[in-house]
Amino acid sequence: MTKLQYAQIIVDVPTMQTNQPYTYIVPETMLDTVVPGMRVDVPFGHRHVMGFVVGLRATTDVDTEQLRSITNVLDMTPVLNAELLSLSDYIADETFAFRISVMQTMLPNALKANYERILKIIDDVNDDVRYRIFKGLEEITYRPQEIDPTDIATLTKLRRNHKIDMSINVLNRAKIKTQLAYQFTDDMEFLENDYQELNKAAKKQAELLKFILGHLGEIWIKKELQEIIETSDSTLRQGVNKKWLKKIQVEQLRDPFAMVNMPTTTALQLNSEQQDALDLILASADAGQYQPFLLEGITGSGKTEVYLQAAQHVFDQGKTVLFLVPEIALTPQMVRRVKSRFGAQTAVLHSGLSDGERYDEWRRIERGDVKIVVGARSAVFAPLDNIGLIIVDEEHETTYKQTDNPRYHARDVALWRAQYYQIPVILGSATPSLESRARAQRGVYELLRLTQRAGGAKLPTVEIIDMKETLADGPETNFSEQLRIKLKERLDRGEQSVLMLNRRGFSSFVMCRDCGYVPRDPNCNLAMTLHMDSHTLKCHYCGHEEPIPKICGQCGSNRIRYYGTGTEKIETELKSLLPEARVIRMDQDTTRKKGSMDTMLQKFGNHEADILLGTQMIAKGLDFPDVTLVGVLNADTSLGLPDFHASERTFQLLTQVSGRAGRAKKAGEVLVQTFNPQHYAIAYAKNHDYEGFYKQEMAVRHAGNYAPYYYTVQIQASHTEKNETARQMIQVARWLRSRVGDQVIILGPSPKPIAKLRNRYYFQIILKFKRRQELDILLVELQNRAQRTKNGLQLSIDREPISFM
DNA sequence: AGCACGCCGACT
DNA sequence: GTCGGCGTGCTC
Repeated sequence: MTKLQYAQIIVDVPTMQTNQPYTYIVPETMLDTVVPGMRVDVPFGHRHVMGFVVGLRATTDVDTEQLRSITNVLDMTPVLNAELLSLSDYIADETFAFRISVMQTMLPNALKANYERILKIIDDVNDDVRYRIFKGLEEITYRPQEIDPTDIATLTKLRRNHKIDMSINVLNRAKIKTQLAYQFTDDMEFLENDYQELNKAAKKQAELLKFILGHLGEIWIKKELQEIIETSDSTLRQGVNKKWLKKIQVEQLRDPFAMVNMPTTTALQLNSEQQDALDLILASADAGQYQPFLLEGITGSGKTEVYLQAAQHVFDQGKTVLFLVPEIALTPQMVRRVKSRFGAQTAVLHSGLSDGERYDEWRRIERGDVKIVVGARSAVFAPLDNIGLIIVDEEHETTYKQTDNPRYHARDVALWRAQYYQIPVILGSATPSLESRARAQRGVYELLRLTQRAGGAKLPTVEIIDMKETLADGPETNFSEQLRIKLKERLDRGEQSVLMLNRRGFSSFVMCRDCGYVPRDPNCNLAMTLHMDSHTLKCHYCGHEEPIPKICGQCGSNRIRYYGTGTEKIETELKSLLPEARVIRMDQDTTRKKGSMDTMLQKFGNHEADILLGTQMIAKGLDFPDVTLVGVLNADTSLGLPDFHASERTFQLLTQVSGRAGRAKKAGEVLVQTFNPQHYAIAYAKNHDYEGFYKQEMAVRHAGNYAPYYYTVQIQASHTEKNETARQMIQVARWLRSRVGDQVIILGPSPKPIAKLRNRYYFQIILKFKRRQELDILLVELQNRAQRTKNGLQLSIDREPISFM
């Protein structure tokens, strides 16, 4: 057989020009060890970098003169298996990202390379350099942050004159924690022989020997061994000398979940809807088919139980499960349920893990010690093989989309992996994304609906309060009379309330306080964003700009103004309205500290407060039986999002937060304060009518040429000079227009609302189109051109952006 | 990314 | 003359 002596390697240099495999010679000594998916240390130019082996070849087209050899192998086993390597390729293409960045993203931080720079004196240098900078040593590690800038200049000069040399070492950060253990020999004859000859006085040694005879060839951790047979260190040393056993280091896992004895639970009885859904999922699992299911179930309909029983079935087939949740911190109850059902075979990947702990969990998964992985977005790359089922809970959540490079969507990655393994995927939600629901309509996904609440609990009644009326005859307030009365009622009855201040889309816009009118731009019919710097309203899609109106375009009122309030202000107002109420305020400020959110929720759960006031972070997953009132202070802000998702986000938020009321026996009530009581997103939310909302919203999207009827791509660029950004983006738009037909809608360029950030000016172009392929080719070309022409423009492309701000 | 190469203005 | 500014291009 011809030896595969050439390795294709992706190097750790994230640029467009190096975004391709380089060929290296695999040295004779490594021929048996180097495997695709391993990290290696390779010379690249005048330094050393880390790289990933992505393939092995017997021949190469590259001029053999140019070829260099792999210096070092950094892993014993591949860190990326064939599946994940191929997935990295797909994601790189899909997100216009560098392959190396994707591979880094897929792995725990501990596997990122660290580079160590070594400075070495190779010729005469003066005493100041030799003794002060090099401290009398021949070589030192170079840490630019710790060295005076003038010294850096000196060193640079010395280097240029070849007085000193700098080399770069690739360091492997992944440190495996080990502990001392002993491996017993399995040579029974030898041991028995020694036993006979043992001095009668050596009681301890005899005891040890007997134990070893009972456990031939086994590995025992020193601490555990000493707990069972009380041997001293010196007895063990004797044993090692006599070759009965030998010292070894075994891997020790840092266990962040030394589990506080979790009660185990068993499967619950399913109702007929749940059973039907489960049966269909299991049928496709048994058939070994790729099949996405959209599980559309109202809040409290028992989606989780369906997930858990489907998972159990897959375990019984000897396969593993990947379970994605929007955010671990916001779904503690869900995680607890999984853990209490599946115990120690669960791995939970959450943001609170240190790099070391995350790496340990990653290895536990990779070694196959884990059957189910629960985690947020990045957990979609869990190194499970033999996956039998993937669950994406709350599939509509935008946290599944990464907002920086690589801008992957965990839901799409989940679908890709499911296709690879030919298995079912469950996308669960009470309010599916329009995109997913539409796919179910077209039969791409199979739609499963759960319409009844478990235990026969009733959905809460939702009442819409028209804030225009509240404000018509009183001072400006954030609390309608109805809400004040209901809050007082709960207080008197000793029940709890949740108040949500909707900060989604808090970016400023203007709204008429008399009729609820929000100025929209004439081209896109989207809410325009307020720019205080230029005193204008702008549309972020097409760049349309107009002065801030003095009077309302709809009713002529002069009470049209900036809209928005903070939680602190609300808290103050609440305290003056209900001085006796104990209030917990939860927002970005008060939950920034790790664990503070847990503490607050615990306090609320223990009835140490009457009212929980928070931003939309309180809308998810919380389940408090004594909460009988949910108040939404301002439903409108998310309607004012400068984004075609505005109605969808509003409907989802209202539905989700309503689900917080009346989770148990007590009936729940929801009050929604709004200036737009007639808006369909609010009206359908009131009636808990997802399907109704879906139909109307689809019509709106169709009329406006938006997703899911059209693909959307955002091209974002920045430059240090404002005019230069604008000028170049106009060129980009012109270039695109010249290359595509008129079926492609090109909007912009328009300045971003936060036009200046870190001394750069941002502009964006939005593309809407129906045929992906031709656009993809253009977009790749655009990115290449942007990189090649060194003009200071930084350009990035975002497919299906979740925000246009 | 990092670094060399190379072409221009201002200095020991 | 040469030192050093940074525009351009390459790394298997």
